Amino acid sequence: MNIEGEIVISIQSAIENIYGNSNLPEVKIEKTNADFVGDYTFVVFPFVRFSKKSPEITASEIGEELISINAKIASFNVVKGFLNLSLNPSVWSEYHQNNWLLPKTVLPQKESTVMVEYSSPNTNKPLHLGHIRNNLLGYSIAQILDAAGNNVIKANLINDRGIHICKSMLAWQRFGDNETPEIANLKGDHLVGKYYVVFENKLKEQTEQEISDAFEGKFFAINEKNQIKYNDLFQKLQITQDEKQSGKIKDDIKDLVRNQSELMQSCQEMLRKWENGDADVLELWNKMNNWVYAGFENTYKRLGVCFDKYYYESKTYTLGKKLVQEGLEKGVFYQKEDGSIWVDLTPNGLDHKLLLRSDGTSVYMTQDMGTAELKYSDFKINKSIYVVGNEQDYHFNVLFLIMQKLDRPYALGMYHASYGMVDLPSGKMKSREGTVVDADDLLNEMYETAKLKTIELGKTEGLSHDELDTLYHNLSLAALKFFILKVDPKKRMLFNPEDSIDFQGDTGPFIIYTYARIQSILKQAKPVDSPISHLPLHVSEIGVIKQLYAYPSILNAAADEYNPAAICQYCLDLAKAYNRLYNDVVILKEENAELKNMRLQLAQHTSTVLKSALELLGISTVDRM
RNA sequence: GACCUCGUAGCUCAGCUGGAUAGAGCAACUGCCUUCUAAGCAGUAGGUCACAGGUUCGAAUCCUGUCGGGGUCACCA
Repeated sequence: MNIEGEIVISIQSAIENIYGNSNLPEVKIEKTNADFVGDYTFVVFPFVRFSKKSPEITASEIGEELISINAKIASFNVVKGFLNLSLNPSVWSEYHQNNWLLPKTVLPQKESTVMVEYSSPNTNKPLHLGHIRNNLLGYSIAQILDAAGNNVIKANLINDRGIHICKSMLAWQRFGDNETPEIANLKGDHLVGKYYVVFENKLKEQTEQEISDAFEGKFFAINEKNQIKYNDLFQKLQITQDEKQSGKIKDDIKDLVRNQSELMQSCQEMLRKWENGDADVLELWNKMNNWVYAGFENTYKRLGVCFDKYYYESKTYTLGKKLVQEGLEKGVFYQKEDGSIWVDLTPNGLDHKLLLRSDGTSVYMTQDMGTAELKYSDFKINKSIYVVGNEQDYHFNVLFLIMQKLDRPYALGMYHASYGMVDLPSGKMKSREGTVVDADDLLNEMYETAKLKTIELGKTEGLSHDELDTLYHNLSLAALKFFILKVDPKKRMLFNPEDSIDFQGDTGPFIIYTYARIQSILKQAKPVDSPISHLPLHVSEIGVIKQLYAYPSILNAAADEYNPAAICQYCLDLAKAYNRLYNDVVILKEENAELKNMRLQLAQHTSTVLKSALELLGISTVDRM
């Protein structure tokens, strides 16, 4: 039983003892605000109807009773209806002395297997800042769930097929002149990305005239269907007054022109060949994808993320058809005259959703249904977490509902860890406008910044080349990771590449600096185990112990909410508390041996908890900086 | 148009299962290195929690509406 639970029970008994009511609303306590004296606060307003007295008197009466029934509660004060309780300081010193030697905080193991799917890149372009947020969140959520006692499987579902891959392939085939990553001296993912851009540029070049003609009414369709579609769109374009709507129609016309261009037609043809298993196309596809994978692995390694299981869409994209069939037989789906299969989700406040095309091929949803089933049959997972951007909120709502309709045993364990987009000062990142922040570039810049800042401070004497490299690496990643993870995943966030990321204040470097300071002390003296003593504690020592005490419950909450930001906030609170202590008391020069040892224990204790909290964020510490 | 989401200090963000005088960091200003790492500590200044109603003993937090930003409504993924 933790302290909070014990106090809550005491409060319940106190109220029963005094007022004789046993049917009480839930008793809740919270930490006392810094401006008031006390450790925990009980708000009595909801309970005055039992005492039938003023809030002040009620609070005082409960306070008196608490002191007599619970020895851990030393004193209390009442402000309006707030009963502030102060614990006997020995509660804190005992907690610390019982726990300082524990190597790591891990919550009790559960019988629960959780898959966390994250990253899930397309193989036609290198990773960018948006992927970085995804990777950091995914990895951290997996770490947190693991520390909270789950058996965790980290999975990556790679989108390795489709029209976008064919664009890169076609461009390389036509304009690539057999260029390889070695020849170009480029990471494989960047080389493939380069040809994706080449494709888009060529396509633009070749269709520019036709598009502007089409806006003027001149359009020559390659088939009747397109002509009808165009005529319809053009008519609408001429009628509409709304600028936004006309922009939309123009985009549709643009797509129509682009799609019937020679380049796009060839691309479609290539995709058909790929689906039919054409040997040459497959060979090219394999070659270019392998370049990309090598590039991705490199970036993953630098970011410090990894996976236990890879899924590939080329292997899963036809899955799910059986499930659609099953749903049709069960009557939860329906078939239209053209043969396409749909689900009606209007009873759930959603729409009708296509599950299988009229030609019998899969769509995104079909695939995801199949992959969900596959994940379950592979690992018998209890929970399946999808770390995917919030632009897909609707998709996952639908997917989860469908799996429920199919009575899948795992359906209720599916969860979309939805996160917000990363914005630049100029707005959203757009690859077409070249405003994308490349992941590798960003990591390089961060490394250089870390190096620069370190050299400015001039504390690197005696460090070897390798040690410096590790320092810059860990420091730059601490800065980047903390910056990204400290904001609530659900919210969109702003990243300003110009004024880069801070190394001072509420940052990753601040936290690993605190850790390094502690290491510096522990290098000079080691704490020893000792019988529980009741030395008087300094306020800032109590402050640190309270933070240490809070860790397991913070970890639990972070796991429940899939929220690394809660761990970030905790790391800050703990680091701040320790830095304050560092300024307030001496440690190595403390003359009282018992006190000195207790402070060394506290240094050790803080350092262990800080390190294990940072591990949950994927942040590595340094012993010197 | 429908649905979802966000709006807190000049900037970036906490706080949101209702509780006290709304908190950090950055930027600005003031102190603290002959003492364990000043990437630190202490302090000053900065707010109509978008706006308007409502529920409540009590609302940044819950409900409704308005305004503003973003997203989604494909036989794309």
